[in-house]
Amino acid sequence: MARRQDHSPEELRALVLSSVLEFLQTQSAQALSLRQVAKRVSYSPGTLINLFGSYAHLLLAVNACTLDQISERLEKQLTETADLDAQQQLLLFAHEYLLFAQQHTFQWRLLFEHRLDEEVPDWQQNRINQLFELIELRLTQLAPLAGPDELQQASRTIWASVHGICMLEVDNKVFASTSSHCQAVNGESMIHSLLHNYLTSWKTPRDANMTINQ
Amino acid sequence: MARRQDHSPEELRALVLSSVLEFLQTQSAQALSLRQVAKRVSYSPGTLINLFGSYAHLLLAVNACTLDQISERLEKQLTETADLDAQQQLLLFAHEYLLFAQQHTFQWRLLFEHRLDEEVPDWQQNRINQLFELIELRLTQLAPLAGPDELQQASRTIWASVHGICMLEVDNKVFASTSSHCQAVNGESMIHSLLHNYLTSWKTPRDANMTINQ
DNA sequence: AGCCTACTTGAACACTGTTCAAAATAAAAC
DNA sequence: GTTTTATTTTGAACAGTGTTCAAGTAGGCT
Repeated sequence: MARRQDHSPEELRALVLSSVLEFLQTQSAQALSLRQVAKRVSYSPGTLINLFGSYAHLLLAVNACTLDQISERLEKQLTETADLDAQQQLLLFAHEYLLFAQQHTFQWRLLFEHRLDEEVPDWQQNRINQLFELIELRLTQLAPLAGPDELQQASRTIWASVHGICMLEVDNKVFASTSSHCQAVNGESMIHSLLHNYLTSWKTPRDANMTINQ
Repeated sequence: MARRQDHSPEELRALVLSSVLEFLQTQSAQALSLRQVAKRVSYSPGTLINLFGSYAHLLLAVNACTLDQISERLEKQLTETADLDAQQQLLLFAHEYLLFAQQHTFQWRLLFEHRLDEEVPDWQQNRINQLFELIELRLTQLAPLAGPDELQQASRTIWASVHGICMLEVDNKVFASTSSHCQAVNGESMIHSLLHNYLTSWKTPRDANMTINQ
């Protein structure tokens, strides 16, 4: 058979990705399969395989899409709140990240649970580094005297913590008692608690004991 | 066929679990399968299914085992450092958790990636709550005037953050640049940074602005 | 028109978890 | 000691998975 005329390769690629994203709005990726995706877009499994390389790479393309969405939302969030001070910006930044995880839970989970045996692609590292730089920029405003090592340490620590809080919020598994018993402790309040307390201590004694805060 | 005489049900159960744990020391759970487990212990897949219910429940039993191991190590850690002050105890507590994640990466990952459609079993919630109480106990020593809501908020925030840091450390995927480029920022230093800065702010102004630190 | 290239497809393969009837043996009854 | 019973193990079968590949179809080119 020759190329079908209903979709060009680029169109098919976009069609597949949007179809998978739509599926992930209501169901977990574990419930999906290559054959199901093929059915949803009315193509054969083989066609999808030599378009993406493998089913694993198809899911990787979905993750690339997700990372783009997150990146876009976070950057947009920062430009919209450019008039606020750095700490409030970081708070809203983390809040936006939590919001995405809550609104696209299965899609967000796939981003972290699906891993290839190979190394991480470069474009993914670049996206991540880009986000870290956004954080470090605000941290510089908060503590102008901080060195590059301190900034990197703080940005990584903060974002790993925020990420952990989002996991706990999205995930009613391991810490299920938290979200069920006490409604007072939710993701939003934890992010607030984390950033307030961490930054309060981190930014203040900048010259007194720099070695401790590194 | 009647019951084989080489293993009683309990012995077979233990044999299966230890065999899976041994496998997870070197390979991911994604590379494992029911049929492979059956081969490793020289039983048929059907036998394992009517012993555990399903392959998913077999993995759940592995996770129960993992949670027990973590719980045991953390509690032992606390009793061995009972003479230290609360903050240093929390630091070593988190460090011990990171150590387990590093030493049993695939086993640790399985605990959080494998989820049944059903709700979380009670015994798992109880184990988790037990660990949270250990944290809250130390936080009480750090800030005797803190209320129960503040303690719960702080313990959840701290542990979610520590967990996130461990994920980032174990996981060379999303934040791969961190562990590759700068060796200075590792899991241990992040845990130190997190606990030092968070607790410094959290414990000090207990009566001045309690509403903020909730 | 004929050729060629590129793409699509369904069949086939090796695997997966799960079910279940049949076989096999330990335990119980005589 | 023999027979019956009951239980447990098993392998075959089933529906599903990702992947490969020869066969076949259609469009563009000469």
